[in-house]
Amino acid sequence: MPTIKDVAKQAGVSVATVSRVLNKKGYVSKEAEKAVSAAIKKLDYRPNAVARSLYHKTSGMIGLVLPDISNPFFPELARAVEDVALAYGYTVVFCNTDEEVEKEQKYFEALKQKYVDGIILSTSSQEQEAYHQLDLPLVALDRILGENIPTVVSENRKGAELAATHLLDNGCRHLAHLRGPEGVGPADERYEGFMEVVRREKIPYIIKNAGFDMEKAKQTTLKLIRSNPSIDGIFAGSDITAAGAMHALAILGKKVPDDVKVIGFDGIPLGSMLVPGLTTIEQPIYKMGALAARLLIKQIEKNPHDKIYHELPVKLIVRGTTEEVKNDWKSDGSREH
Amino acid sequence: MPTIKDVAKQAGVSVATVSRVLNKKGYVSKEAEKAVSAAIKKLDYRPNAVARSLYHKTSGMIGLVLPDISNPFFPELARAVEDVALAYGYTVVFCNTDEEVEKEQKYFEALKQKYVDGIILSTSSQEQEAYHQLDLPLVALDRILGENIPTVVSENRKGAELAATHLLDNGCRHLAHLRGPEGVGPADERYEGFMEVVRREKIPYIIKNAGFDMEKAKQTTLKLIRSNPSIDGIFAGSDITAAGAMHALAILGKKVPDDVKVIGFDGIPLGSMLVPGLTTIEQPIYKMGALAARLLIKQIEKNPHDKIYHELPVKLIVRGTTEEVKNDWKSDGSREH
DNA sequence: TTGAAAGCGCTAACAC
DNA sequence: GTGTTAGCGCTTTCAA
Repeated sequence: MPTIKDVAKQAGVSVATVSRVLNKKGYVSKEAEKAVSAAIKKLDYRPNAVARSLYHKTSGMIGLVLPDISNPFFPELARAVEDVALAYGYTVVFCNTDEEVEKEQKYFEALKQKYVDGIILSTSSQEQEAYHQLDLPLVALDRILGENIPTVVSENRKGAELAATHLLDNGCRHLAHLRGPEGVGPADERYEGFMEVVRREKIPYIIKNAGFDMEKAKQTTLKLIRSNPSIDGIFAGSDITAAGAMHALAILGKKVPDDVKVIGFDGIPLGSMLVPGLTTIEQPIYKMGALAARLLIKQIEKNPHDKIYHELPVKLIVRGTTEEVKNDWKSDGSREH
Repeated sequence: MPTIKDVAKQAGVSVATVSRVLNKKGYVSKEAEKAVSAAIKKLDYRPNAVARSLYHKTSGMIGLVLPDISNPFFPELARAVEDVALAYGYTVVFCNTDEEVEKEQKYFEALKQKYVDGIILSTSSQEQEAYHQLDLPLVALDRILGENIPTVVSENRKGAELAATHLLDNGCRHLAHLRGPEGVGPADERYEGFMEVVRREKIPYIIKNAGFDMEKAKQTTLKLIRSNPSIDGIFAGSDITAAGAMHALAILGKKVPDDVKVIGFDGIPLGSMLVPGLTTIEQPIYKMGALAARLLIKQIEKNPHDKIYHELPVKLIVRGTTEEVKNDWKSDGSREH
């Protein structure tokens, strides 16, 4: 690979001049510029990003730290981050932590040593303190890490209220909530939203912990329905656990939505693939990722942004698990409310 | 952040000595070593990865180039790559190309300029030539890029034969194949495997192009079954398109598996979430990713590896879409054959 | 056993 | 307008 020196020699100028035309900075005569451009083209020269990094202490890379890309909520988020990053000329380093402090810490080290320009965090295994100490531009995505860290989340609580209300509106009189892991922000908020509604409406309810895991949700639902056969509406904390519940209901011979209605949360593609289609609270996943990336890049490039807390709207998507869908008038069989 | 100079000063030695203890290379007296270690600890010093890169022309990063992480086949693959990379001290740069040559090219540039040590490629939008020119350690994953590029794929052809045979074994007499995009290696091979069986067995069949897209598969299946109501077995080119087919069948009032049996390909988690569970040909996705990463790292570290073509075994997973599953004797309702 | 110094490729004062 | 040169932080000859 040719270096800036080669280009300078080829063009008959100094490296400084080459650098100037490369960065469009400082005075360069038309002729010099032409000579340099020609040399660059002739040698097929590209500036060495590492050398630039060393000088500028920036790398054009951002870290994306999330629990596990295999969890279907994250691919779309990751994709959004990457799209925006690419558009702004950044590159994404991809870090799965499984919510393990150790891995997270290891990655933070590695990322800092590589001069990443900032980090998007969808995990929260550590104390707020640890993130502040990073001393890097940060954005919290789908998690709340602390007061002064820019944050992108969706309306988890309101979504849960919508979900519970939707079940009631459709005639359910005995609800269950398969809640996500305790201590994980969105799961807790969904739980609270659900509680708000059942308490206000004085509806009998049961809460079961199902994590965000399909198999666990299935087993939990089997037990739940066997011991509480009168349950006629299930609000699952995620679309994955909703799928688990549906499996359990199928095994028990319960018809969905006739005997039991099911609603999920997230709006991942899975929901539309299930038969019947899964009614769910849709988060604007792509938008969340894209916004997080934009906020991070603004921070990196020192364009101050006004708001630091961004809560994006959720939307009830009605499909077959809560309502008989008679005809196929919209291609994916879903409706927005 | 402290630099090696700070450490040297603190320890009362030269930077060369610090470097020696850092890299455990060359002679260092016990005392010097002790002083340096103490200084490192005291200053909480970590070597600057960028400066090292500049000197060594390596970065400890590998590029992972794939079409779209939103496609559910890729998250697990990506996860595997990342796990192995992390274990060997590498970091993964994450690149979605949508199979667009332009994006691919842009990423190649960026990756080279950053001194990435190698690339794992799950796309193939360009001529073989382009990949050779990269002049970087390369591994092709789920694609075949050329003779002398180490490759990890699964038994696509054999899997397709298994799938078609399974349908016939279960009494199907009129098959359809929803094939994946033409020109995409695995899709073509699955098509060929299917053809092999239907020709050999002289079974009536129909081929329809459904891409790897659920909605398209659904529409295609609607038309397909309406004009060919005698079809009683569908081999979808992927689990996603199988889900689309199941939707279409539900709309048409066809019972699965009684009226029509369905089998997919890939073995992504979706299959076990559908009701009934989706019979499929399972690829060892995680293993494929992990092997690809190991092969790449071996190449990078100049440990020659013997075989360059690796075809991993597929496995028929029987679930509810081809066989009435009466009881729930295995927790996910699946069986391996 | 250790240190001085050159150099990895690039940028930006500073001088001319 | 342009070139010389001193770094950015690290590694590694080469001398001592």
